[in-house]
Amino acid sequence: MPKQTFLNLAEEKRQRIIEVALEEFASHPYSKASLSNIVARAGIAKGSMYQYFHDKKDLYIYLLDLAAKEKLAYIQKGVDPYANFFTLLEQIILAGIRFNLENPRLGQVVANAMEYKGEEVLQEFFERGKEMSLQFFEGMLQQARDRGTIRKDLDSRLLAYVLLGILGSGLSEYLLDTMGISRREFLTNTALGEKFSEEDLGRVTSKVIHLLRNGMEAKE
Amino acid sequence: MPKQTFLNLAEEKRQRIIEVALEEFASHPYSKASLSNIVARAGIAKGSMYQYFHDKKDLYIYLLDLAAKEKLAYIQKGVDPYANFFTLLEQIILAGIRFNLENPRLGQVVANAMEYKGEEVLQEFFERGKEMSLQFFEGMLQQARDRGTIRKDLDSRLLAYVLLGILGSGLSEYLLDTMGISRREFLTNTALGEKFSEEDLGRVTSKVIHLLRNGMEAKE
DNA sequence: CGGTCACATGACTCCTTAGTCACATTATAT
DNA sequence: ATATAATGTGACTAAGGAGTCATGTGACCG
Repeated sequence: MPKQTFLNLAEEKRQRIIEVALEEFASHPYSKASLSNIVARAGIAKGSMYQYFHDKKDLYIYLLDLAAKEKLAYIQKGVDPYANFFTLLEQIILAGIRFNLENPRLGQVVANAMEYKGEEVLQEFFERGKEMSLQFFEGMLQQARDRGTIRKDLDSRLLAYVLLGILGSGLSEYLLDTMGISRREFLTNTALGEKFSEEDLGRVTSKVIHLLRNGMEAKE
Repeated sequence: MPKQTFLNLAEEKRQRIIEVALEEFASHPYSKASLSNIVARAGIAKGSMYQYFHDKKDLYIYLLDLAAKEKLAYIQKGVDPYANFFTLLEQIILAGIRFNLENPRLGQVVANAMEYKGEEVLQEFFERGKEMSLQFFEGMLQQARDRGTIRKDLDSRLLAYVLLGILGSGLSEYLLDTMGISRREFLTNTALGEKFSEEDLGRVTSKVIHLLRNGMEAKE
């Protein structure tokens, strides 16, 4: 939790700090992200940072929490929770990648948290977040199974892992790849996400849904 | 490339260094992995390490290369390259997770390399490796498409990303999860992989194949 | 025995990091 | 105007990192 001081800050300043810090954590692994670097780029003193946050971990968790909440809100906004399973899943996937393209830093911070191994300080925290995502998908899958939308013999936990893997960053990576954009460019040049049209995203999403729905096998 | 000195080393000593270094790199992100730590645990002097390798990156790349080659060889050994697509894929998946369970450190080092973002020094190297894996799957997929095993309308590049995501570490994570083993335990206690029977692995693999083949949708 | 070469060593340099603290500045309230 | 509280500051500490180097050890060869 950030200290009260940070919350009292002028909107503009607070936002600047968040921006700069996000950029740092999006483009470096936690242990390599540098507070000295952040304060320099944000134009504030090192000591000030410690008036705002207890320590590096506190700052990071604040940002991660922020990013996760924004992404979640974004997805919920673009989704009809009463739609049938595949429609819902399609909307989730579409909103997920759109969010990542519109908010490269936020998206990257969340994606990193899902994948980073070996950051001992944060292990516990990451696991909680991952478990929450898994359970979300599991719930969705079980409901769809009860309703007969998907096959009964599917292992919903395993599927949740698969979905999370695809959603996590696989898809966004694929998209950047098709456009020949490196992640490095993507994080520094925020406007690059606009290269993707809504049709691009829709097409990719529907391919994924089609795959998940029908599988790969050619049926004669 | 390691220096000649390293290759001249007594087998036993060389192996010990490799073991210790692998453990360090498997359980810490590259930037946090510590040479001082490695040499201390391997019982050699810091200076000696620099008689063996040019620098940290050199050591890491040597290990990653080793791990990747071993995994590849392991998979090739357990696979019939003339089998049909789904059989081949099943064998690859099975061998892949078996390798990860039998060689936790090696498997983890490879998996980390696939996912780590923001390690600027290694970006280029990682991308080469990832691209190779993608192309391997793409080739496989295109061949299957030509033979009519899988549908023509599938995007093989996209599918390659999906497969890589599943293979990469998703499945091994799922397996550890089902047994309630944390990655941390798994990396320190090498024998833990034996908890999984060949049947466990076979069952999970066939579930994945079934999913990829037929999709999730309930067909009446 | 002496000399040469390969390998071993750990104290050392230099750098960067997270985090601190005594002090300066500004805002608020009386 | 004065007092009190809230913010801001950057030089500083301590710890740890990668990488170096002068010196030591031992093996082999003549």
